[in-house]
Amino acid sequence: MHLTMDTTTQGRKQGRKRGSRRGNAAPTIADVAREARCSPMTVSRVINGEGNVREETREQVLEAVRKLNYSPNRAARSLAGGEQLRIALMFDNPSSSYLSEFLMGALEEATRSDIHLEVQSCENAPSNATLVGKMIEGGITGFILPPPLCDDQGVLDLITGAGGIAIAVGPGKASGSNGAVMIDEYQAAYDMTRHIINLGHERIGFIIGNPEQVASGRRLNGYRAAMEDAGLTVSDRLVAQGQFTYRSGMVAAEKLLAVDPQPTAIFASNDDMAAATVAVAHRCHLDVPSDITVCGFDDTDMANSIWPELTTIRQPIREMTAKAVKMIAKLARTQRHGDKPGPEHVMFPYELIRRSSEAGPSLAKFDRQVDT
Amino acid sequence: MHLTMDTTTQGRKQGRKRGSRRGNAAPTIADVAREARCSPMTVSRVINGEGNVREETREQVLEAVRKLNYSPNRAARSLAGGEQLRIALMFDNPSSSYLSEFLMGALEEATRSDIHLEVQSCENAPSNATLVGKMIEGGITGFILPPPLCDDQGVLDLITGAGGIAIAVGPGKASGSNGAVMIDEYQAAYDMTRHIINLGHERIGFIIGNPEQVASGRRLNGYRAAMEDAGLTVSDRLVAQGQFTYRSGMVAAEKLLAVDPQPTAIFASNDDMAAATVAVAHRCHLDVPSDITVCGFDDTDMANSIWPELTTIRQPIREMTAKAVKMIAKLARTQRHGDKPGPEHVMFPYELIRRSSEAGPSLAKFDRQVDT
DNA sequence: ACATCTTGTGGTAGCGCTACCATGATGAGG
DNA sequence: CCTCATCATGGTAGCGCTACCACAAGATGT
Repeated sequence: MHLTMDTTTQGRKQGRKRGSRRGNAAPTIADVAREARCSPMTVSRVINGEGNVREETREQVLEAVRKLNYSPNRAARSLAGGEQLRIALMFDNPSSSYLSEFLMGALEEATRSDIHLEVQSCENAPSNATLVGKMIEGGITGFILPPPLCDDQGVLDLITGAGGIAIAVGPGKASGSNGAVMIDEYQAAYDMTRHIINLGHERIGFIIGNPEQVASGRRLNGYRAAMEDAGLTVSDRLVAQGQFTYRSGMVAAEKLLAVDPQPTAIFASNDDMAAATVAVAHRCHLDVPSDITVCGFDDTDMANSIWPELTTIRQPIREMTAKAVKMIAKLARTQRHGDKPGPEHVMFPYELIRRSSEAGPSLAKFDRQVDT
Repeated sequence: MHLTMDTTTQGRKQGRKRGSRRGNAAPTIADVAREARCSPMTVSRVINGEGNVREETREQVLEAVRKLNYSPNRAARSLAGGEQLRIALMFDNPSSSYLSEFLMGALEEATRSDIHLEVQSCENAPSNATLVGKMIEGGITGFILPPPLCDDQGVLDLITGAGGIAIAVGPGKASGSNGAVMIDEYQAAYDMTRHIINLGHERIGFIIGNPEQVASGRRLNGYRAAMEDAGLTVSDRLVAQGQFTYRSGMVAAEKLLAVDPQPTAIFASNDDMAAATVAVAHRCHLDVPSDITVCGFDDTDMANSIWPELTTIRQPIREMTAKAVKMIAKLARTQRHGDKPGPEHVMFPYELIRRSSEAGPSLAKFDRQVDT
């Protein structure tokens, strides 16, 4: 015993060696406590937004935090706090341009909050049910689901049913049981259609997305409504079914361009199909945009890597994903404290990006139209 | 003194409260030590690959680790180890399909090793020098540089000069001063050219990539060598300059297709330019692949999202990036121990992916050739 | 022969934080 | 006036790991 105590004392005297390696030792919770004239515990409470702290004290602590530019050490926090928050990003068929934005957003927020991110592909899983079950057992707290998984109510229910937290990113429609971050697909499609109409077009073709994704229907409805509001009739022949793939876009575009009189603009439900439409138009010796305007949706990489670059709708995917991570973190914390708040649905702003695939209808077209 | 000991004992008795929340308490280093009949310290040494451990002891520890399925707690590690390893991914003009693979690889490895990843764009920085300087001051230990940054010897020297660790991913040529993970660009281009020759083609056009990237030259050389080795002459008219962009690929393809006799195959230095070539060919009413074979390089998203899907060269970007992260982690550790090992260069295998943009030269083409 | 390295190992403190109790101080109820 | 809750705060012990020494045992130098 005596021996033990002696060495202890020795250790105390040495101490503080590693911290001094860096010139600017990062402030710790103790530094803040000293500055705010209270105990580290109180600081911890303030930082973690717990109750039972006098308003005055809270102010002092926050003041000290600001002054010292303190930020909590994540490693220490998760070490002391028991388990680490783990979030899985589940993919079904990742479009890589979507994915990279998605990952950037998640990554940024996750590293900021010291959350362990896991990337999980569903592609070769026997069934989503067993996969999700195993993951929750394995300690995953939250799931982030991009399209098309975000529309799969079965998966969503599975997760929440098993005690997990699910956030859908970009679903067509918000579900009541889980959180979601999304844009107003209907309104975005409406705006794009309206934009094309404003350019002077009247025969505007539309290529529908994969019918299994809820967003496809909403985009179609937006197009329909804008056309009708402008007093333009929506001929069935001007609406072609696609699947969100390039290939399906080619087929749909061929169908639309065979219609007589030809549409002077085509609005595809995503960029891949819009790119395919451009390719088909070119093969028919139609110039884009002088002969035909082509617009897309999503603003993926495809939109500005082809030529002409596509006018399209941009979603703030990065911000949306970051928000999703934040939401899970918050929910997990409140859940751990016993509360059970309802799901949050956050709507993000979209943006109509004008590029070089759009123009007013050409005179030549008008002439041809008159001829017919 | 006695008091201290008493409370300690009390603490011990209570202990293990949080751990028990999860049914399967994760094994700690102490558990392993007990199993291996040695001290936690020795276990730590074995796990971190330090020297001064008897071979026999090491075996025992590893055995125990395996048996208990132990994996070190990252939070504890970084808390105890002083500073956290921080790695920056620097981008200049990220092609998103490349990026997503890149991020996935880095992310996986980083979360596995509890490394803090930071994504840093150079696009709107005043100068790379000041940016890098600030980042190293800010505590970034390692930098991962994808193309085109990986070829910028200035940036590389800047980082190593300031005491940082730089790993180039996919540079054209390995630099002596820093680590690199790469594929054999020359050999890959050689193989692809050889592959096209084996299909029966003789007039094979080539589109060069951005001349500022070293890889462009190596790919060109691979093409040249394969042509010459096959006894085919490389006409200057069959080689067009591109910039790695879709747009530049269109211009180059137009130039190549104007050559008489027309090439029966075009090998573009990346997929974007290959996609552009397909588009131009279609506009000229050439079918791909029956009239003309088009091959790309990189196997980005573009390669299999257009139609026909491109035959291309696939780099294991994900594995390469993961390796880069590992290399930095290892270097940082040895550096911290005072050693200064030389830079490591790892060559990864590439793969020639055959898709539907390739075929033997058509008879029609042969006829036309005979006519001339 | 003894001083001085080297090697393999163990002991302990403490990284920065939070969970859990203990403690005063206040107010409510008997 | 004395309980007994309720609040605001402090004290302390770890979370799991590594840095740093201590130390025994053998190898080496003079």
